[in-house]
Amino acid sequence: METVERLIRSTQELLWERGYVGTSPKAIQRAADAGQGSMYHHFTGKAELAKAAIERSSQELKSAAVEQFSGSGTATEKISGYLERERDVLRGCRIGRLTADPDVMGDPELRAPVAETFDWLRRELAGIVAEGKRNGEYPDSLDPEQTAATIAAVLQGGYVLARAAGSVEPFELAIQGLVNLLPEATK
Amino acid sequence: METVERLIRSTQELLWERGYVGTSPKAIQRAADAGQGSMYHHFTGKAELAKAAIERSSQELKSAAVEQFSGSGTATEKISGYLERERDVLRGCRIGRLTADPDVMGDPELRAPVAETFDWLRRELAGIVAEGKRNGEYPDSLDPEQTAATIAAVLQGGYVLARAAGSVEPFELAIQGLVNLLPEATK
DNA sequence: GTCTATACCGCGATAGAC
DNA sequence: GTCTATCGCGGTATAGAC
Repeated sequence: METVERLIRSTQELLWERGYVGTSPKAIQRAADAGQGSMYHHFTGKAELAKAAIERSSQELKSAAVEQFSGSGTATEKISGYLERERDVLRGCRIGRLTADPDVMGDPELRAPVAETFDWLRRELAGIVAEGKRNGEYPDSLDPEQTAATIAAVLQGGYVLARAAGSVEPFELAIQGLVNLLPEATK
Repeated sequence: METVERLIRSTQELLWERGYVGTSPKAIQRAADAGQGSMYHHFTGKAELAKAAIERSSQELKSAAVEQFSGSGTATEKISGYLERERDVLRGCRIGRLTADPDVMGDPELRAPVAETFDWLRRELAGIVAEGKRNGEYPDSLDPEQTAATIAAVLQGGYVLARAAGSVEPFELAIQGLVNLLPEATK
């Protein structure tokens, strides 16, 4: 694999695990098996590399979601399929994690892909809910934007609970709890 | 205020804003208006001080929750009261934030109060849901542990979405979405 | 209890050789 | 493109004076 690619992927991993503040250029070089000079030849510094890594993670997250959303099935099937798909729960969300990092949120270049990812996700989910309403699967009273935000939040919050507990259990409880609250889930 | 107290409170603030990795002893001293020697006289180092700060934040979080839970009202009233109470949404959760910090999660002394806080919260919420079932407010099919995890997750995830967007809006959407999904919410 | 001095190390980046 | 040398700074802690 090329050096640039290794640098980006190593940065993705380190940002996921340790965040921006906790990730040093030296650690990235070690993980990517690249030298100091090499890294600074391809990127102006830590921030630019992080930007590339975050944008890559964002793309990957969206691709994985699209795969779940684009199949056939009812809205509830799509939503629960997305929620229940296999995940590395205890590692949490690569993008959501960054919202805790003041250096990321304070830099417009780094923040933008984070904001955009969740905007996109909520719009997608709202579209699925709206489609469910048109189908008659969901009652008219259900608000797509609210419900979409709730779904995305349960996922992000589920990671937090799981990491706190050191166990996937709370995550799975939270997901199942939400699925069971969705209209017609027990039909 | 005494030096120890100022040190603990300053550490709480900094952990909230910047996390464990992002918080230096020097920054704590500055915020607490205490000298180097003073800090190391009262605490063995950063870790011990962080432990005190985390335990304090945990107590405060629980006290605030107890206040919401102990009043009278239906289960849904208690839950939505808790969810909708005034919060510093864009700052996020002082305790939940720490789950992103590998140095916190890797140290049993620091991790314990984080784990315990969410265990406690989920038990409290599950108790309220169970009470709602006994009252006939909620159907027998509702699982208290699942629902409790969902409620806690929406809160934690709501913070993530809000911080990502730089706006409280997604938080409020997620909360309202959940409240509207709770059984009988529209009764 | 609080102060200043000191120490060691790693961070983040730059410079210039190869 | 990649390497090594070097730089200034701040993190984290210890030592000993007051």
